[in-house]
Amino acid sequence: MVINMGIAERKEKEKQQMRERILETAKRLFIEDGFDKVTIRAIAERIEYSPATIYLYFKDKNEILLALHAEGFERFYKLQQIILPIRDPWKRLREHGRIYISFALENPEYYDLMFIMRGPVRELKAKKEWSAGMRSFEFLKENVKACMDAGYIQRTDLDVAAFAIWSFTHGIASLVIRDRTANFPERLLPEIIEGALDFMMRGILKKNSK
Amino acid sequence: MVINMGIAERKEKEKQQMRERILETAKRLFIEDGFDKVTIRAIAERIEYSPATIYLYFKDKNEILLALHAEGFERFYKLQQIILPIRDPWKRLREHGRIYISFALENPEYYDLMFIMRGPVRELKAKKEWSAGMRSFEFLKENVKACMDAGYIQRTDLDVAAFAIWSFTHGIASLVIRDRTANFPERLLPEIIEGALDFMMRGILKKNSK
Amino acid sequence: MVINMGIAERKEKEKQQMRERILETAKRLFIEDGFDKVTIRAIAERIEYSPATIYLYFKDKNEILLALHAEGFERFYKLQQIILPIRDPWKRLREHGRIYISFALENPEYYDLMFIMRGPVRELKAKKEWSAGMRSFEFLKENVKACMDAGYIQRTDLDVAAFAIWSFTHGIASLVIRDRTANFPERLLPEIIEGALDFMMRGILKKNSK
Amino acid sequence: MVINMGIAERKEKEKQQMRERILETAKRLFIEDGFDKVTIRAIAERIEYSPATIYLYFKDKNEILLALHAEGFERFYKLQQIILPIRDPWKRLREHGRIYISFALENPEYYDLMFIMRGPVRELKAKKEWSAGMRSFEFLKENVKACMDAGYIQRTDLDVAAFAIWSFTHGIASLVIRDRTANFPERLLPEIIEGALDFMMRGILKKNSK
DNA sequence: CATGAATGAGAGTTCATTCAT
DNA sequence: GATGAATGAACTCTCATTCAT
Repeated sequence: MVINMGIAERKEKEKQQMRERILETAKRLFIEDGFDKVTIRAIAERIEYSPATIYLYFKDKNEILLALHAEGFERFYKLQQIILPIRDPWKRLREHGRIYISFALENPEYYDLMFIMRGPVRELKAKKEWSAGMRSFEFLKENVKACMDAGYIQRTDLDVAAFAIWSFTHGIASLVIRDRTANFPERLLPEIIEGALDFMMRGILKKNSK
Repeated sequence: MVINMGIAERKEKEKQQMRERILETAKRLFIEDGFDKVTIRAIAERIEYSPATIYLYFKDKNEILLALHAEGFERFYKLQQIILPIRDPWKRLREHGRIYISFALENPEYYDLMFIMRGPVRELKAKKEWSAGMRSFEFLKENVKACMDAGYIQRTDLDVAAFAIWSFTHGIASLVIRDRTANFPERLLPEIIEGALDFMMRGILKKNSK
Repeated sequence: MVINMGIAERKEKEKQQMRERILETAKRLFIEDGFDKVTIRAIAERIEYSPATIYLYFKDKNEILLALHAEGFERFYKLQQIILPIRDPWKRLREHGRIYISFALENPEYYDLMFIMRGPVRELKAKKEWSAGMRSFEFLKENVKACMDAGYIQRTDLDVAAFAIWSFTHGIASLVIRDRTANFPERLLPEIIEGALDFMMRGILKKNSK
Repeated sequence: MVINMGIAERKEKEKQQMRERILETAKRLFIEDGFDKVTIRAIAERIEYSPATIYLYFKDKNEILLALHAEGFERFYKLQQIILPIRDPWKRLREHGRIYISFALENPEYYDLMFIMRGPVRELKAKKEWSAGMRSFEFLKENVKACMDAGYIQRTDLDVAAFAIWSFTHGIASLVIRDRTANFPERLLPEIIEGALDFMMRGILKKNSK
């Protein structure tokens, strides 16, 4: 019995590993060649398995996308935690903004899937998996609330303020990711982004604070 | 002669109308079912013509997308002009923001094509048609500059400030269009958007102005 | 009545002219861009009429091909007549060979249609229009017979000898036209052809003649 | 292990057989209905598979044509080797001619593809695959040279003489294959061909030899 | 006489998915 | 557990042809 459990566990672990290999590959294709190139065949080819094998680990293509989606949110959430140690709410919020954008730009494929792409999300809403996104939004709200409590931000409806901030960072991220920044020379882009972030955050800061 | 002219004119008009029906249908499919579902066949089916007929009005699928793209920017640019009469730069800028978002939300298909979609833009960049987008950005910069000159906005790098504002409005628009606002009850959305816009604009306003 | 006849005649002439314009255009397309490019649309475009108009002058595309075919044979036959004045049968035959090849190389599109292409011929056989080809073959036979009678060529079955000669010239023509002469540098081709013709004709010549 | 090898081998063999079925079918369509009718769909229909299946065995349509082409030249070359044992150059050359024509008439699909068809050859030339054809031509030249050395054929430029002979046999083959022999009753055709071959070969033979 | 408008048929090709082995 | 083999459904696009005007 114990032995069987051991075997079962190992099997389970192997299964999990295979799933991850598939996801990893899907993600890479996604990054490198764009969404259209994420075909079952292409994934299969890269991991040197047959297309049919993929279906042993995922019900269909959509499930792969969904899993990627979930994984993306997981990473995103974890990454955000690194701001927790920052005591000062205002500094924490600024860092929150920075980290949001850097996640987006360093993981454009995830970000795209999570916040831009159309396809997979439809069914998510039904399946309430959007809750993953919600959790992050709540996290932001807490941060904003702390800033209000500490007098850094003018008291406003919390949802409104958080949505505004989110919109702003998302705006930057999605313009860059979807390549609408041709106006600027590429090499200047980082400092323009940095500057824009500063510009907005400074604005949010309450007039007479500090 | 006059009669012939009349006929020719009518024919021309009918041709134009057909083009627009096609574009309209493409737009609708686009927003309803996503880019992938914008197929020649689907368009043809909806307007109850054969696929081959489409090709009498457009060279190929890409031309349809390009036409939509161009038309979108045209409308967008024209719409923006209505803020010109507003004298006060600050009020003008606020209105600019409002109008930007309302264009996006009222013409989500166009907006998506213009500022979010990936596909068709690639070739556009090469073809300098992105200049249409540039023109609008320049327009925004002028507006921002006027605000700085009038002391409404802290003097900052113009590109940076304009990019920040654009990012913000684009962020709102694209979150809504790509359906990432499930956190909020749909009926509250308009006032949340309005509130967020206010919140940000108030922020941008120079501390000691007014 | 007389007047009507005049009008009818003129109409007929105009109709004929239009047919020829179409044929001419078809031929040109044929030469310039190859068989595949001979589409009704392409023809129509070049003569600046609508595709539908073509059908007022020809029943269908095949009829155009057939007409071209006939025209080709007509020209071919006429061209061959220029050897008639040559008295000496042997010299006449040699010239026959030369003229055959030069027709082929100077009118490759016709030649191809007449002697190589597959498509249009099927129905020709049924319609006995191949008689045009036959007539030319008979002409060759007469020439060969004269050579035999004059002792230039060993007496053999006339059909056999004529077929052999025809095969030879056709072989050269079709290898060149269908581009199987890559072995030879292009500039040498003319003299190789000339040489081959000489080589074969000299061969045919009866051993002890002259 | 042995068993697996057996299975692998069998699979490989089956795969090869399928490829050959496809090629065979393509060939047949080709000769029966002409090049235009060689469509992926038509092939699929005949072998009672779906069009998509074809693509499991060939990258695209062109690859099928290329494979046929290559196979054709391979067979052709091999077939020609059977004249090698013939010692006497003249007899060898005669046999060469006979074998050329019989290859053409027994494998009209291959012959057409190799020496008549227009389409696929274009790209071949670039890819040097025409070298296969060249090899055969060189083989002929050797044969002709031997005949000259042995005094059977008047000394002439080797290229010229070989080209002449090739043209002749090709002429016969292509007239027959492309169905321009309606002048003759079908049943007499074989002996006419045989006769023509004799007629020409006898001609080539040097006057005072033997 | 001429044609604008339309289309059915059909081409090559790709993909997610299934299923017997 | 893995897969080779197969396919239905789709895609974009082209062409010869028709017909009402």
